[in-house]
Amino acid sequence: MPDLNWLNGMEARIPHGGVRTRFAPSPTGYMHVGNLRTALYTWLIARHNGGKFILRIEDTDQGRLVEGAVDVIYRTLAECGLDHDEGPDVGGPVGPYIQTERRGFYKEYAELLIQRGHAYRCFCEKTESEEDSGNFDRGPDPCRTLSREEADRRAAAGESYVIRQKMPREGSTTFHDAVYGDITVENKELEDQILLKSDGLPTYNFANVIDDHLMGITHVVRGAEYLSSAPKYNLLYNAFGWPVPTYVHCSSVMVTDSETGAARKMSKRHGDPSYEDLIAGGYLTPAVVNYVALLGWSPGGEREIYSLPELAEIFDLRGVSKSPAVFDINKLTYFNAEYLRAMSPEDFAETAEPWIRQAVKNPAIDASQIAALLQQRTEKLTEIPEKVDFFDALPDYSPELFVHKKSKTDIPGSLETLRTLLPALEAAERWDDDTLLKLLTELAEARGVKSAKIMWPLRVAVSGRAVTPGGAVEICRILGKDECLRRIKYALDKFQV
RNA sequence: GGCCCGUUGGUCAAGUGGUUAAGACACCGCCCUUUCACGGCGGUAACAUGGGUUCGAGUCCCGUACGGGUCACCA
Repeated sequence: MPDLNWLNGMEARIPHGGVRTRFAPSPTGYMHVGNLRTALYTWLIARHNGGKFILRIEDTDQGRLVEGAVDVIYRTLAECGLDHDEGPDVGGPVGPYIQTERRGFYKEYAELLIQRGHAYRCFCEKTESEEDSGNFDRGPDPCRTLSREEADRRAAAGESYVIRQKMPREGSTTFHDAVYGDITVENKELEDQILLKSDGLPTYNFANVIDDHLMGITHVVRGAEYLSSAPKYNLLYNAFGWPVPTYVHCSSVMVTDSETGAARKMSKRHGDPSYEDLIAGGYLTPAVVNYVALLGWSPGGEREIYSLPELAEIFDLRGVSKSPAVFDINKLTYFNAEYLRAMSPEDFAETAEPWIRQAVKNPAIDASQIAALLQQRTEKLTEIPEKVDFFDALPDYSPELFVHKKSKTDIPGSLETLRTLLPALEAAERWDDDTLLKLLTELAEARGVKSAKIMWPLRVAVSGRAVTPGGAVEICRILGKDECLRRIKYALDKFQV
């Protein structure tokens, strides 16, 4: 029998007054973009209202525990700046914050529900055929005909059982959602869902109601997949006589299937990107956060770039979209490029250096100088190594690279240019941009040609590439005089007819 | 299949009965230019559909189609 003193004690702990939201992931070891967005919106609601953001771990499925999964959650939230005020690691007034550590609580409340006639013990086992077919006609539940005394007797005898919620068979239930508005469902559509499993742990459907109430959660933010269960939660709140929190259901984040071209929900199984995948893929955390915020939510104006504090300032539930949004890696890439370009040169250099060093091992080459060339031309950090590897070693290249229509260059002409260039460069006393540019433009003037006709062959000779970050002058400067001359001589030796 | 939700360009989206239906990404073109970028300018492209209501409908109502969700001792 439920212990009234204990129940009252639990009620007494519940904070009242301010906004309290919670992110309640199950530890699967994977935070995909949809999860991240839910966490973000939840955090934004709390921060916008000066409220508390709580982390709760929903680990009631013993069969799906993943080693280290909670760490992924902590790390992702922390990196994204979604700090929590209460949680397993920092504690708080309504703990514990891990559901398996609260297992006794749920039992108590389930018993209370039985006592009030809103739930019942169920001893029936599913048959194998039922499990196989997956859809069987529920019909009137035989357990419901069990007398309470009989059920108590079998429970006392140690028979394993589950506790089910007793749904009304008539009438309808209406709930309100901040995004979707009022939704009404016929009660006869509602199943007598399991509240407490035979292992003594609650199902999500029960635990979320108990914990959200006991933790004083004011805004319940979750994915739209829970929309169809919401009437059952309302019935539960009502059965306990508890106030119903504000529901905020968020539509799914979709992704275009690379094979079928159709939109489908993001999933781990299909290898859709998790937060960590995106970071490993060369994306910046604030860019990801900014992009994800706008996936299914609009602040209304034309502006798109917002920092996390700015988002907290302006976040408004009214801008949350009802329809599923398709994750567009192209647009994320654009956001990333914007963030990269907006960095200070020093910050960018620091960020880019490890990526540059993946390709450029030569310590004589100054990575920060390369970074300066890269900043306006980089969309993702991952594309850096392939852009700068020529600084480390001249790649094999075809003399065809010397042919460029716009610069009006061809192979013999380019080699001729390099031949004249060589002694002029050898004679250079200084090796900086101004000197080099002056030298090259004067040479072009002396020969009566456009500077491009000089620049193109030189850049190809020192880089072995048709496309490079920066032009001939910058590349020569970074490479240094000796290496430049060496590469020019190499071109002359190799392609001389 | 039942129930619930949704539907503005390829994508994200503004729009709350009267607009030439914003803006962004992507794409295309031009300019700038020492290649490529950056930047600037311009362009292609949308209210799923049929009925209502209304002087007037992307905006309100109904049907249809399409899409999504859900129907577990998973969350």
